[in-house]
Order: sequence, then structure tokens, then C-alpha cells
Amino acid sequence: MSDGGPATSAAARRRMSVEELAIWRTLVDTTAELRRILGAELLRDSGLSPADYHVLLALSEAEDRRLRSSELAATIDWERSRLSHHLKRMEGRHLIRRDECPTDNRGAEVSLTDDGARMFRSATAPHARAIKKHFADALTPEQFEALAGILTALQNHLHPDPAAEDLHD
Amino acid sequence: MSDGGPATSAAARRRMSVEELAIWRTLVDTTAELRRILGAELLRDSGLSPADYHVLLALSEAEDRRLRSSELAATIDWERSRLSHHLKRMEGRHLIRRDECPTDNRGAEVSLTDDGARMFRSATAPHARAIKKHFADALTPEQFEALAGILTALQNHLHPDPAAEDLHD
DNA sequence: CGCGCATGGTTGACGTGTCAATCAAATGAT
DNA sequence: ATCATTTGATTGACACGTCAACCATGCGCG
Repeated sequence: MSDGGPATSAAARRRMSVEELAIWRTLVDTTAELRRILGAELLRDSGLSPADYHVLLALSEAEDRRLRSSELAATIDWERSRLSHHLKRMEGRHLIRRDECPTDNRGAEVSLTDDGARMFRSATAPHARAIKKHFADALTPEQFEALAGILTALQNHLHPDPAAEDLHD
Repeated sequence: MSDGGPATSAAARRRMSVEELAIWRTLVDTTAELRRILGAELLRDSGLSPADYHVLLALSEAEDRRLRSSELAATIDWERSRLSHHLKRMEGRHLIRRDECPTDNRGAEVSLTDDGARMFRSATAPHARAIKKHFADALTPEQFEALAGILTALQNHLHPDPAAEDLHD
């Protein structure tokens, strides 16, 4: 119950069925559509892109509303260059600020501006409502439970537990 | 059992739980990671981006390997401008060709070149194997069944059956 | 100290996606 | 026939993401 994947050896050599492939495609399409809808609604209602929102969320949850650039990148799992590009744009819109880091002259400290904090706060409740409306309201509690299990299985498969690394083929 | 959503009135007014929100975020993150991995593998192994693959797949399944531009857009659910931009790039790489449409002088007929067909054919089996490896192999048959149901529920919620449109609030 | 390398971060080039504007051909109403 | 409207498709401007190159600072080690 703690290994990386359930279908390890029995069906592992069989080819993927067309149903499984169809499910994969539907998964990609459906999540893409949901992201598109929610992103458009977020932008319309609050002027923030999903990427903006992600950055502001991490910053607003950080201690003193500030983070080193690389910590921010690690928190939201972005490449550093992507973050750098995006921060430049966000700085231009006065959502965040970049100052030099006192303890490391190479570093940059990213901090939330009052404008940024205000926009994030005004965006958060409508965005949660939109997620509920378009996603959560569609599923039963049983489906939520199943989905949680599916996502855990996928994550375990993508990032196998290093402790159980001895039983590979 | 044919309405647009299961949780129609009872829990509809309740706020979304933090668990539900966390599942949504995990869903977005996990599918994004899967797309990233599979996209990178596809590009590395066959020189095609996921978008290229999508276009070529639609064309190769079309009658006589050719489609009107707008039909192609409808098939893969892309905006026409997006498709136009992408077709220009693909045309530059000789994957597809655009000729004028005989029946409508405004139209463009997009057709697969031999190069494009060959690249698509060589990409298809490794790509299917990658999907199996990173996605399908992680799930049990029961999870597949559950996921199919979840996706159907989400789709029904996004696109409610017009025939049952009389019982809205 | 001085050399080499690792680290933190930025930049530029390029492919990609969206939006609004554009344009020409088709359509339809009078 | 004429003119407004719709339709098929392209374009340009811009936001975004990735990749490789870059630069400066920090750090280990002789």
C-alpha cells in the first residue's frame, strides 16, 4: 500500500486500451477548458491572470509578505527565468516590488505592495466561488473521494517514494 | 440521472470546503505536470509539439487527409486565429500545406504533406507508450472507471444537456 | 590570497496563445 | 443591382513560457 504504482507487473506489459487513451484525452481537454473558463473569469472580475494570482497567493501567505526570489520559485514550482519575466511585468503594474536582499548581494527580495495585496484580497472570494460553481458543484462527495485517490496515485507514480526505491526492475 | 449536476440544491448554497479546493489545485498541478512531461518527451522523441500533434492527428483522421481550416478548428476546438498562427509555422516546416478552397474562394484547405504524415506516424506509438507509462500505469481499472464518471459529470456540468434545460432555477 | 566552481538572478530569442482589427468573398434583403 | 451583414481566414500587438547564455556574487580550497 506504499509502493509507487498499483499495476506494477501484471498488466504492465499490455498495450494501453483505447478507453484509457480516450480518458486521458478527455482529462486533458476538460481540465484545459476549466482552466480557460476560470482564468477568463478571474481576469474579468479582478484584473489578475492565474499566474498573477499564483504569485500573489504565495507572497500573501509568506512571512511578512516577502520572499526571496528563489524561494518563491520553489514554492510555486516555477522556473527561475519564468518567474523573473513575470515579476518584471507585475512590478510594472505595481503589484509587487523587488529590492536587494540584505544578506546576499546577488539576491532579490520580492514583496507584496499594498496595491497587490488589495487586488489579491478582492480576487480571492469570487475566484473561490467560480471554482465551486464550475468544478466542485459538479461532483458528488464520493467522486471527490475517488478523485483524491486518483490524484494521489498519479503523484506517487510521478514521484515515487524514495524509501521504497529498492524494488525497481 | 440525466440532469446537469448531482449536487443541485442541497449543498449548492454551502461554501466550498478547503478539501475540495485542495483537490482542485492538485488536479491542476498534476495534469500540468503530466502535460509538461509528455510534451517534453514527445518533442524530444519526434520533434513535434503537443499542438503539432493535435493538428496532425485531426488531419490524418480526416477524409483524404485534408480539412477546411474552420472545420479543423472546430474539430480540435481551437480559435481560428490560433490555428492560423500555428498553421503558418507548421507550413514553414513543411508539415502541412494550405491551398485555396475550390468551392469557396475565401476558404483555405489544409492538407497533410508526406513529411507531416511520416512524422506523425513515427510519433504516435512512442507517444502512446509515454501516456501509458506516466498516466495509465498509475491507475487501477476501478480508478479508470471512477475517473471516466468524474469527467462525464464535469462535462455535463460544463455543457448541460439542452433537452433538460427546463428545470433550471 | 587567487583560482574555480556553484548559486541567484536576469536577459534575449523564439515559439506560443489571445484579443481586437482587418479584409475579401459570400449572402441576403430591398 | 446595391448595399449591409455575415462568414472564413489572416494579421499585429501583446502577454506568456522555455531554453540557453550570461553576469555577478558567494564560497571552497590550494
